[in-house]
Amino acid sequence: MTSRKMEKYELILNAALKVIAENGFHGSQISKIAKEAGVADGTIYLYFKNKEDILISLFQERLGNLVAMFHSSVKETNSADDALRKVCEIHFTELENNVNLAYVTQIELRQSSLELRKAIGLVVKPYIQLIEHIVERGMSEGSFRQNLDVKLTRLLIFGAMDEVVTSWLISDRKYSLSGQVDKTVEFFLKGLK
Amino acid sequence: MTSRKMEKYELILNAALKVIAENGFHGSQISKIAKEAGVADGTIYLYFKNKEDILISLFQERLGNLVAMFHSSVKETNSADDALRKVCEIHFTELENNVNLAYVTQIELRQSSLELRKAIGLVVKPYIQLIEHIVERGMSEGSFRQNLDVKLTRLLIFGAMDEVVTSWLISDRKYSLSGQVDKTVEFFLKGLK
Amino acid sequence: MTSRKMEKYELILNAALKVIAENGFHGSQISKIAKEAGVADGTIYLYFKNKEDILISLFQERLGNLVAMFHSSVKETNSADDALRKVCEIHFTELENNVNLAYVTQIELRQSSLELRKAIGLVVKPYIQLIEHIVERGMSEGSFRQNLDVKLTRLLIFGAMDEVVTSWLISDRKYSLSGQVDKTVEFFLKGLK
Amino acid sequence: MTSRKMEKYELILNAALKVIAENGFHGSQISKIAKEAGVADGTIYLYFKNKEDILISLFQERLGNLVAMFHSSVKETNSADDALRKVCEIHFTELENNVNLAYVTQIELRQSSLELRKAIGLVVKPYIQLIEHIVERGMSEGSFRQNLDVKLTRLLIFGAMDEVVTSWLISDRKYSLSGQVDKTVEFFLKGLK
DNA sequence: TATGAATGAGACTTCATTCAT
DNA sequence: AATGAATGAAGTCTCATTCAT
Repeated sequence: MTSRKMEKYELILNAALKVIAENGFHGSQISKIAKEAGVADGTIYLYFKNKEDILISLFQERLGNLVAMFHSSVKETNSADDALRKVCEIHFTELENNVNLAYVTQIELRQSSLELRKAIGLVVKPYIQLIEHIVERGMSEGSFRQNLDVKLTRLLIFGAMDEVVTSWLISDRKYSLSGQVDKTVEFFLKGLK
Repeated sequence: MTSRKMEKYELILNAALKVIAENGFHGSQISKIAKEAGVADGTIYLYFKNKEDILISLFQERLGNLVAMFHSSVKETNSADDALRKVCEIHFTELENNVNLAYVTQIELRQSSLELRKAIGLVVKPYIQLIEHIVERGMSEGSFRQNLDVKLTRLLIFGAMDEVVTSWLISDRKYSLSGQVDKTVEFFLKGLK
Repeated sequence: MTSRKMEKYELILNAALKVIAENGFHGSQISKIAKEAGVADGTIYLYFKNKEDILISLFQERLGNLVAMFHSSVKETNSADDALRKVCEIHFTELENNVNLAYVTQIELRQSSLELRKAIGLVVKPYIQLIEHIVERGMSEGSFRQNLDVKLTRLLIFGAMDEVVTSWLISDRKYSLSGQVDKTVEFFLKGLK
Repeated sequence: MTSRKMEKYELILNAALKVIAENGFHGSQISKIAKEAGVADGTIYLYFKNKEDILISLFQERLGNLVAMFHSSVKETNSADDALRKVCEIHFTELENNVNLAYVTQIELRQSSLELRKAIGLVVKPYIQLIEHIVERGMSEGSFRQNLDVKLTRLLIFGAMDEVVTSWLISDRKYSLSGQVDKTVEFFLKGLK
C-alpha cells in the first residue's frame, strides 16, 4: 500500500473505532463509518473487502500493536514473576488509556459473527501463547510449581484478566483498572507457586 | 401458568436451545424454532413477548436452575475450600453434560443485543455473588488470606472458569472439561492463601 | 333470535362501541371487544359473522334507530321548513348526546374497508332519501324554489350537516353542536327559496 | 433536491397515486408501488421516510397545488360571489379532470391512520380558511348577510361540496361533476344572502 | 352455548454491497 | 481513486378466525 492509501486506511479504522464505541456494534452502519471518516460509502470498499473486514482489521491493527508491545516488554524482564506482572500491567494500563478500544474489543465486537470471532481468536492466540511461555519460563526457572498444566493455566490467567477488564467497563469505570494490577498479580503468583 | 401451558413453554425453550445450538444465533429464525417445537409461528408469541424474551427466558430457566443447584450444594460443604471446589465441579460438570446449553450460553448468546446482555447479567450476578460469599467465608474461617479484595477476587475466579469452558467448546471438546476441575481449584486455592 | 341471544348481541355491540371510541378503529381488536363484553373471543363469532359484521351491525342498529326517529318526527311536521328544521335538530342533538356513537360513526368507521363503507352507505341512504323527500315536499308545497335539483340538493344539505358534526368532534366539542341548528337551517332555507 | 432527485420523487408519487387508485388503500403494498415506479423497494425509502410519508406527500403535493390554484384564482375575482363561484368551479373541475386524485383523496386516504389524517387536515385547513375569507369578504362588501357565522358557514360550504364530489365518485361518475357548479353555487349564494 | 389456545398469512423496512459515472 | 444512488433479500410480529373441548 502506498502511504496515501495507508492514510485513508487508518482514517477509516479510526472512524470505525469511534463510531462503534459511540453507537454500539448494531448501531454502526457502513454509512455512519463513512460519514465519520469523511469518505463515500463506496470508498470503504476500496480499502476493505466487506464490513467484517473492517472489524477484523481493527482488531488486528490495534490489538496486534498491543501484542507486539507485550513481547518487547516481556523480553526485558528478569524473571517470570516480573514478566507476568509486566503483562498484567500493560494489559490493564493500555486498555484503561484506550477506553474506546477496550469497549469495542471487550463488549461490542463480541456480539459478532462466528467468522469474525474466529479472526479475533487468531489475534488473541499469540497473546495467550505469550502467557503460556511465561508459565513455562517460570517452571523452568523453578519459581513456579512443576505440576502446572500450562495449557490450562494460560486460560485461567487470561480469562481472569479479561473478566476484570470487562467488569470494569460495565461498572462505568468507577474505579482504577490499573489499580487492580498488584492484587491480580499476587493472586496469580500465589496460584502458580 | 397451568401445567398444560408450562408444557408448551418448555417445548419452545427446548426447541430454541436446539435450534440455536445447531444454527447459531443469527441463523435461528422464529419460524425455525416454531417448526422444531411443532407449533405455529404465532404460538410462540402466546408464551413469549418477542424473540429476545425467548433467549432471556432460556438463560433464566436453564442457568437459574444451575445457580439454585450451586446454592444448595454449597450449603452442604464444610469449608470454603470445599465450597469452591464444589462450585467449580458443578460449573464444569453441568456444562459438560449440557453441551447445547454451554454452547448457546458461552458462544451464541454473547453476540446479542445490549438488552439481552443486561438480562444475562442479572442471571449471572447471583452466581458471582455466590463466589464472593465463598471468598468471604474463607477469609472469616481463616483459611484464605486476609488481604483479599473480594470484589476483584470473585471476578478472577469467575473469569478464569468462564474462559476454560469457552476454550473447551472452541477446541471442539477434545478433552474432558470436568477433568480440569482439580488443577483449576488448586490454582484458585493457592492464589487465595 | 331469542331474548337471551339478543342480550348478548347487544352486549357485544355496546362493548364494540365503547372499545372503538376509546381505542380507535385500528386499536380495536376482537379480543379487546370480547374482554369488554365479558365473553370469550370465540363467542363473538356465534353472534357475528366476522369483525366487519360487528361494525356494520353497530351502524345499522344505532343509526337505524336514528333514521326511524327522523321518520316519525318528520311525519308530525306541518311544513317542509319545519321538517328540515326537525331533521337538523335531531341530527345534531342526538349525536351531541351520544358522543361515542358520533365519534365512532363520523371518525373511526370511515377508515374501514370498501365493503364496510358500502354497508354504511346502505344505512345512510334512507336518511339521504328522507332529506330528498323533504325537498320535494317543499317544492310541491310551493315554499321551496321550483328549479331545485333534488338529487344534488339532498347531498348539499347532508354534506353540510355531516361536516359540521365532524368538525365539532375534531375541535374536541368546545362548543354546543345543537347550538348550530338555527344558523344551519337558516342557511339551508334561504338556499332553498 | 436536485432535478434528478425530483424526477424519481415525482415518479414514485405518480406510481403511488395510480396503484392506490387501482388497488385501494389496503391493497397498495410498497412493493407494488415500487414495481409500478420501476424502482427497487428500497429506493422508495431514499425519497420517503416510510409508507405514510408517501401518502402525506401525495396529499401535500397534489392538493397543495390545488390550494395554490384556488388562491391565485380568487385574487382575480371582482366580488365574493365571483370568488365563491370560482372556488366551486375549480374544486369540481380539477377533481373531475383528475379522477385518480379525487378517488384517492376522497375515498382511499380517508381510511388511514390518525397520523395521516392529521397531516391531511393541515393541507385542507388553508382551503377551508380560504372559504372563510370569501365569506368575510362578502359580508364586508355588503353582498352577504351580516348575521352569518363565518366559522359555521365555511364548514357548510366545504362539507356540501365535499359530499357532492364523494357521491359523484361513488355513483361511478355517471354524470358531470362540473355540471353541478351552477346549481351548487346558486344554493350557496341564496343561503348567504 | 361457550371457551380460548392455536393458527399462519402477510408486509414494512434496513443496510451491506455494487457499479455507472 | 472516488462517489453515492440504487439495489433487493430477509425476518419479526399481529390478529382475525377456527375448532376441539
